[in-house]
Amino acid sequence: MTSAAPRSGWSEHWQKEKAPPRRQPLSRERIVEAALRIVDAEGMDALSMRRVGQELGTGAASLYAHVGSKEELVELVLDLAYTEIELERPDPATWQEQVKRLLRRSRQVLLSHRDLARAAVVANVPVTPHAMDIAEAMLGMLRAGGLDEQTAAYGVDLLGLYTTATAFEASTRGGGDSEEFTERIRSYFDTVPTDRYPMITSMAVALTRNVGDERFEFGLDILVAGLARQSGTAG
Amino acid sequence: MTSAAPRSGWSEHWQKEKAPPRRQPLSRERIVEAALRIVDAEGMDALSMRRVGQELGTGAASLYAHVGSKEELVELVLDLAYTEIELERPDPATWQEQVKRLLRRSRQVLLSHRDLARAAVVANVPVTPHAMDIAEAMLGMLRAGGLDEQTAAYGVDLLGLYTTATAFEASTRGGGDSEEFTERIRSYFDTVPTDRYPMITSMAVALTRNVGDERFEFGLDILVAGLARQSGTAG
DNA sequence: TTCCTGAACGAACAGTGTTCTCCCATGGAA
DNA sequence: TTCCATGGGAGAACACTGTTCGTTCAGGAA
Repeated sequence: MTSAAPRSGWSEHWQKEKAPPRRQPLSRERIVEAALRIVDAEGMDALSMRRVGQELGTGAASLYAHVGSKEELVELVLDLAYTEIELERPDPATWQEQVKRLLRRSRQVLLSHRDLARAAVVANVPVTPHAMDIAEAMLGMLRAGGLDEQTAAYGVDLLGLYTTATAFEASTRGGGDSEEFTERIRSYFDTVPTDRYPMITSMAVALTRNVGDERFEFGLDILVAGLARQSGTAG
Repeated sequence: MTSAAPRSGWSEHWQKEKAPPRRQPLSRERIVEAALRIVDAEGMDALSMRRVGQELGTGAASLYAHVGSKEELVELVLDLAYTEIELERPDPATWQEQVKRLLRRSRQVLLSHRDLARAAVVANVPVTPHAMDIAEAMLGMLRAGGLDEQTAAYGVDLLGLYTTATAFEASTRGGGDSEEFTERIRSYFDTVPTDRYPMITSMAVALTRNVGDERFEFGLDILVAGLARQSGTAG
């Protein structure tokens, strides 16, 4: 069992068959990247510890040296995605548009990673670094807009909740702007008794309308305007 | 193997040991009630098909004769809970307070069943009868308030999303008004670098303040007022 | 060169939802 | 009364899940 012996041709062959394709050593970063790759390609349901291990040419147990639990891994994946959100420094003159831009971008990033928004719904309190960066920026903007501490605190929570929840909602509706989901709901509403549900049946078209991000913008306007009114900044 | 033989004392005893405590036959209703009982006592994580079977003195497989899948069962459980929400007929004069009452009550019912709100977050489109009753009532109130079809449609979605998402959020924070969660977050924020997160660290108190339903009311006011403004009904 | 720490990892555990398949009691027909 | 078909009840099994245990083994320190 010397160190020279395993370097022979025979040993190289043997070693190649015994533990073959592990080029780089395992690391927290590589694990999180692999996990995000799986979410992108196959969705959150496919994200299992075994699947991540497989992606890295190893087993599930090996991951636990770098990651405490699956819950932690999912949080780290979400934080990695948040990296893609670029932040601007708060500007009192345009804070409302800044806030909207930030939330639109957050939604966009979440939706670009399949149903990753599901993770964001669970992780409602920002504890990972980039999630906290976003909260920090948002708080700055709200304070720049003249909101007092408590209103800004409630506001950042409210806006984050709205964004993640609508992104989750959208991601369950078949990914993109698929009309397949809309059509299924609409045809279901057609089978519903008109006398018991006169509103729903008569408004079926308005209820199932789902044109891109119009719905998101609708709520965004109400929320930002409502927050602005709290500080007397509203026009 | 006649029908008389098994009625002897011996057979009765034997039968009692072989298939003992199944008094009533299994039914959809009994299954859903048992499931809600489990959620109340042990939470959504404890709700498994085997656990429901056990609650009824049988196995998991027997449930599938009455319920298509676990997903459907969860939806039925949620619908059963919605039964507890009493609905008023829309009144144009007080529609804003009506809407708020309805949403407060919805939140209250969700929170009274542990973390049942988790199910409500997933089931964002009302398809079960009582969920549709609620949506119907809400639409009536919004229309009574003078909102046009599209605004009312977006509004009912927005308000439902807000209520279920905040209820879910609250249910993850340790059930009741437990200060244990608040304290954990607050002490975590104390360990965070002040230079990178000046806002978060300086506003830690405001951010972690969680006094009962104050937070919920804050968002509720903004949303209802924002919707009212869309119809020119705002005061 | 020896020792030792810690990563890697196969196997196993206790679960999960769901399906297959058989058993058998019940109800209607003969 | 006898027969048979229908369908609910359930045990076993399948393919998974997250996590832990005990072992192995490679690389750096002494």
